[in-house]
Amino acid sequence: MPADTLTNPRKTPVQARSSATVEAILEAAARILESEGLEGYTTNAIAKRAGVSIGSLYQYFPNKDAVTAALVRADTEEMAGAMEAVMVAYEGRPVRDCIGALVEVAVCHQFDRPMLARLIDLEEHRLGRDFGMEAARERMIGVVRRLLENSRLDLPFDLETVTQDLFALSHGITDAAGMKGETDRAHLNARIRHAILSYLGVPAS
Amino acid sequence: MPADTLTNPRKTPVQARSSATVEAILEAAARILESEGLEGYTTNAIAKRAGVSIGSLYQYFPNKDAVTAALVRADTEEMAGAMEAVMVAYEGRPVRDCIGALVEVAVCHQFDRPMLARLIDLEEHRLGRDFGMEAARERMIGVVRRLLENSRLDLPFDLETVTQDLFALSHGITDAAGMKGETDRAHLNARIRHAILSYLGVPAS
DNA sequence: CTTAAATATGAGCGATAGCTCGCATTGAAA
DNA sequence: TTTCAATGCGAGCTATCGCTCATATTTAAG
Repeated sequence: MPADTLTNPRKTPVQARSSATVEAILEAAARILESEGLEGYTTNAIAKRAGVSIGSLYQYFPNKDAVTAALVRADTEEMAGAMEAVMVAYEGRPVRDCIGALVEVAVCHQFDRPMLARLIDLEEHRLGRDFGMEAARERMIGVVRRLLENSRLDLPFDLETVTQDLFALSHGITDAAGMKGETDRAHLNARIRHAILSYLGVPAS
Repeated sequence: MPADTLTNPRKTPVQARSSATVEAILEAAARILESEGLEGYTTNAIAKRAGVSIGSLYQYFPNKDAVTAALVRADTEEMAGAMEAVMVAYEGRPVRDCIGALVEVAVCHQFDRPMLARLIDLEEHRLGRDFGMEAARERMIGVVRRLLENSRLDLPFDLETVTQDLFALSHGITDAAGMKGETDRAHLNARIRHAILSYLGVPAS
């Protein structure tokens, strides 16, 4: 039995329609997690919502966890990409602004689909991080770490810890707000920006 | 059929041994969530680990969710009680110290059993909050709200929002630290205290 | 057109989950 | 001691889940 059952798909799509199938499966998986939670998250349900037969699902994913792992990877990579794009767009601008933009991206990613974000996070830990996940996560965290490194700020704790805490606290606040059903995204942005900037000791503008 | 299947136990314990049974069931449920996660969290497994038959379990809980709900209630009540005790012990002392003590209690509660805390939180949302849960939660949040009210601090947002954010950010940081396997509780305390105090704008001592 | 690989299908198998129910045991009131 | 409610028991029912496999359809190469 191969070691990583989560990365070796049974078959790799070569034609266009099969790539579409895989796409549809991941999209359906996300939508079910968001709307039904873990209860309704079954392979049969995923296949049905994707408009695909259960057999097709198992041609591209060796098991249910592999679907989830692929979903986690895709989600993290999307996030990492968005954050890297922000840093390119904000090249040379003050830390305050960069952080504001990053927070907006992060909130946007998590706030509209709180249940999905929460369950993805849960599953990520349950599965353990495979190479793809780890790499995407490192890309994402690396963005903030580099920002802090170049900022010449006097950090209250070591760089690695601070980076992790900033992710964790904004994740926590967004999660609570999302699950509580808040709708004012701008207000949420402001609060997280405040939490982060004050943690970092960046003086108010 | 009664409306709240989560609060009406099939039978209420009247003898001593049945109370012990209920206790054992809740304790076993917590231990399984902590060590096995949702995968191993089955009513049969709970009964087995509690040293009780499956039939006994269903004499006191109408269904699986009722067990989980009772566990959530007990957990929140324990937390609320601990925080109230802290505030009694710290009567009249400066806000800094009160917050430090509250953080210690909160971290202590969540840090050693990160998986349990995380899953309890998840289930709490899935079940919706029944009366018992809501009351316990209000007790817990009320402690911090009153502390902030009496502190005469100039809060960056309205009282309710700030209270919620403080819980959320410390929850997020503790969760991340716990799941990552950190062991230095004092360091974690320091970081959360820092995050909270700077969010509140309390000057460094 | 022929042909073989790629892709799609879904009935259904084995395993296991939540939960029931008939019966055994225990405890306390009389 | 008798008696009955309270408590405890666990084999097993039903439903559903993850997943397989035999078969059908589509696509692209020659």
